[in-house]
Amino acid sequence: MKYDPQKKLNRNTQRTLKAFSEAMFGLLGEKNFEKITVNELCARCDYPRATFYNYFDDKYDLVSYCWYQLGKDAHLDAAQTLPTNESLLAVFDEVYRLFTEHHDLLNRVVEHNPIDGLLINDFIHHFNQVMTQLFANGLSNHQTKTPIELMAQYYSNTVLLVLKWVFLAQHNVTLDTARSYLTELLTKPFLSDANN
Amino acid sequence: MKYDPQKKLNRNTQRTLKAFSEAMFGLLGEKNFEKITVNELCARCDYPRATFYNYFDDKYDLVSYCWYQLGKDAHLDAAQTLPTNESLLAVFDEVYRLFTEHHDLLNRVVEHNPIDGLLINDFIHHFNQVMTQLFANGLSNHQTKTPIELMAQYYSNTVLLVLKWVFLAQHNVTLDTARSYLTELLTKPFLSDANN
DNA sequence: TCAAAATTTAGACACTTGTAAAACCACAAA
DNA sequence: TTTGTGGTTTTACAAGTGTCTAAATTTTGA
Repeated sequence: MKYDPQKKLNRNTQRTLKAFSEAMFGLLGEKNFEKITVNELCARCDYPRATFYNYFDDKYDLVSYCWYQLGKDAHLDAAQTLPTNESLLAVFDEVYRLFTEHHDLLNRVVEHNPIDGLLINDFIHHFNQVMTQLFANGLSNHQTKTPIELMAQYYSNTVLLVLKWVFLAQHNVTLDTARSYLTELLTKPFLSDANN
Repeated sequence: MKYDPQKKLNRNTQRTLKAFSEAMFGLLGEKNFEKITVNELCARCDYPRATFYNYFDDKYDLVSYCWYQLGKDAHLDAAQTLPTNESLLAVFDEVYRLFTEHHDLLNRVVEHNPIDGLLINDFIHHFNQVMTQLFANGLSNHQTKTPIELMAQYYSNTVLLVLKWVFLAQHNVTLDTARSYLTELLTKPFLSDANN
C-alpha cells in the first residue's frame, strides 16, 4: 500500500480506495483471483489504469488492503489479557463472528478459488499476522522455554486452522463444535503411546 | 506439472527437468523469486521458451517441482506408526535433517525472499501437504471428537511452525532445543488462568 | 479570485506471459 | 529406404504488466 489506511485520508482518496476494493470484492465472488486483471478492476469501477497504480503496487497489494478492510471491525481486545483460556477463546469467538458476518462472500470466494491457492493462503496469512501480533503482546510477560514469538505464532496458527476448516473448507460447524475442536487440539497432551 | 515425476521418464525428459530445476535452484539463491522470469530460466539452462511451457505451466509449477525434488529423499515412514510421541518426533527429526542438509540453499533463498512471501509460503505449504497426508494415514484408526483430517493438519502445522522458525526465520537452534519447543507447544495444556 | 502546488489521467513504452501453428528432428516399423 | 509418429523448437501473436512523461485537472493558500 502506498497510502497508510490508518492515517487520515481526504475524501477523494477514500472514495477511490473504496471503489477499487469494492471492485475487487465483486470480482472475487465471480472468478478466480489469478484471472482478474488490473484492466478489469479499472473497468469495473471506472478509474483509469494509472490511478490504480497510483494507489496500489499491484493486485496483490489491493487484495491485502481488502483483507485489512474486512478485518478492521473485529474487536480483538481480549487478546491483550492473555494468557487465559477465556481470552484466547474470546478472540476465537470474535473472529468466528467476523467470518460468519461475511459468510456469503467467503462462500463465493471459495467457489472460484482453490482452498490452498495463493488467494486463500493470503487471506489466512493476513489474519495470522494480526493475531500473532496481538498474542505476542498478550504473552509478553509470560515466561517459557519456548520463545514468546513462537508461542504467539502457535496459538494464532491453531486458531486459524480451525477457522479455515470451518469457513473455507466449508465444514460449517457451529461455534460450540468449533470451540470444542480448538480446545481439544490445544489441550490434547501429546499423542499417548498407550493409545488405541 | 504436465509430467508425473513418479512415472518412469525417458532420459531426455529427465535431463530437461533436471536442467530447469537446477536453473531455478541457482536463481533462487541469487535473486527474489518474483523477479525471476521464464526467459531467464531458459537462458540459464539454454532451452527455448516453448520447451519450458512444454514441461511446466509456469514458474510456480516449476518451483513446486523443485520442492518435490528436494523433499523426495526424506524417509518419513515413521509417520505410519502414529499416534505416538516417538513417531511424531521421528518425523520431526527427519525433516530437521533434510533441512539441515540443504542449509545453505535455504539460507541463500531466505536472503533474497521475504519470510512471509509467496515463495517461502509455498515451500512450507508443500511440506505441509506431504506431512498432513502422512499423519492423516497414521491417525486413521484413531478416534477423537475432532476430525482426523483436522488433527493431521494440526500436527503438520505445528511441526512445520517450529522448523520454519529454526531454518527460515533463521534462529538456528540445535535439534534438541527445537525438539523441546515442539514438545512444549504440543503438551502445554492450554493457557492456565492461574498463570503469571 | 487567481496562481502555484499537488494529484490525477492519457498515452506510450519495453517487457513478460501463455498459446498456437507450422517447421523440424529422431527414431521406429514397414 | 521410406514413411509415420511423437516430441521439440521456431516463430509469431494477443494480451497483460508496471513505468514514465506530459498534459489536464483539482486543491490550496495568499
